[in-house]
Amino acid sequence: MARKRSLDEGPVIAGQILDDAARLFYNKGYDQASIRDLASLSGMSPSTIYHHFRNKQEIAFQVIRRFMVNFNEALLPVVRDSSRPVLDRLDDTVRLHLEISDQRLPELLRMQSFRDILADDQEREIARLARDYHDGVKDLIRQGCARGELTVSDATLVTMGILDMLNGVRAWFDHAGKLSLAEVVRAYTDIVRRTVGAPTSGAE
Amino acid sequence: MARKRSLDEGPVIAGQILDDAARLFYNKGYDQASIRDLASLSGMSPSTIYHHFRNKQEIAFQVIRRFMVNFNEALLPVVRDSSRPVLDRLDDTVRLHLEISDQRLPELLRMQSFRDILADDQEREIARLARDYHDGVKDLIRQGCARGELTVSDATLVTMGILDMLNGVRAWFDHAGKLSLAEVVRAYTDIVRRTVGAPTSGAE
DNA sequence: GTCTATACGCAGATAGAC
DNA sequence: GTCTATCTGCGTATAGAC
Repeated sequence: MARKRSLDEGPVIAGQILDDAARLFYNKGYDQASIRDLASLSGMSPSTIYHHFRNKQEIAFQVIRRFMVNFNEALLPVVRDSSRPVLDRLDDTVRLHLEISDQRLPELLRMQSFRDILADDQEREIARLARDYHDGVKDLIRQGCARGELTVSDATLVTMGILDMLNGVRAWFDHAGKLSLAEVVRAYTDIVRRTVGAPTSGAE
Repeated sequence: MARKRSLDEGPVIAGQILDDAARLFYNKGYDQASIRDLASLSGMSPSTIYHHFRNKQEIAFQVIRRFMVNFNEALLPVVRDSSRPVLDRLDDTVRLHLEISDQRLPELLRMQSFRDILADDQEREIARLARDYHDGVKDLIRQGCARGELTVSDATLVTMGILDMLNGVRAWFDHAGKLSLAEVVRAYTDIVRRTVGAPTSGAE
């Protein structure tokens, strides 16, 4: 079940520390998670952590950036594949967005408050990665309108609405609950289709 | 422009401290905001803060709870007013939700991470207040379906989608940007109508 | 209800040996 | 690449006078 590691994720040890840090930040929150916590979780001393990372802020930044890069690597090829029908790509976007968010929940939950944590230049880099995805979805919706597959009044606001809706799921979805993720995906696929004026699949 | 104070908000001094705390937590984040910061912002000594509140956690709890109570006081009468058409109430809910979230942004932004901050019983009380609102909106949508005004396949999931969409706005809306809040309200009113299978107002 | 003074602990980060 | 030991500062919270 181990996630495949991209080539640009840096040294193996640093990557392992990032895995541990993601879970630790998820469980305790960034500020409440100390370097000592992370060190004992990773089975090394605090100073070894500092051998691999400049400071605590840098760890948070790399956790977040690594996720964003991987997310875009998975989503952008789908979003931008202009050879496919817009509606198919939109459905796949909904599904992949929800599935990846679910698989990598720890890294994601801390992104909500990264403005408190990161330095300005780090925040800009994260914002740029997020914008690449946002712009991709917005362009997809505009293509759909141009091709007559979709109708929206304001592509920018509809995009924000859809993405906020998808990002919201991870905060309340519970694997131990009554609904499976697949059921949420099915329902949200139809809800998203409605927001862009496309036909829905199921009976109403 | 001072907000009218409800009767159950407690002593005046404590309420002023909560106002300052809300802004401070908004600007620096809960953990990065020290009692010393809050004391100097409120023009008093740290020990005076502790005269009014048991501890820092209690301050965060009261900031959040005060907002939630006020929010529900404003929204629930609208949501539950069964004498009005469902669609009118839904439109008003979208508008009020966005307007109040905008007016009281500092108190809200910290709610995203209150799970890291609050004690279990405090968290339960906040969750109960949130559920009152969620259930109100869900019941509204169900009424709409029963009356034939709306059609949804799963009222629970549509409700979550709508509320996450509305809650997402505060994180990206910028008063200095090109869009006014009124324009966002107009667009989101139509988007929400679409998600519940209701007719939209504008041209498509 | 407000203050001054302070206890106490733990945080991030570093020095320097191996 | 990893360790032990440690520096230094600031955090929450309290004691006790006025």
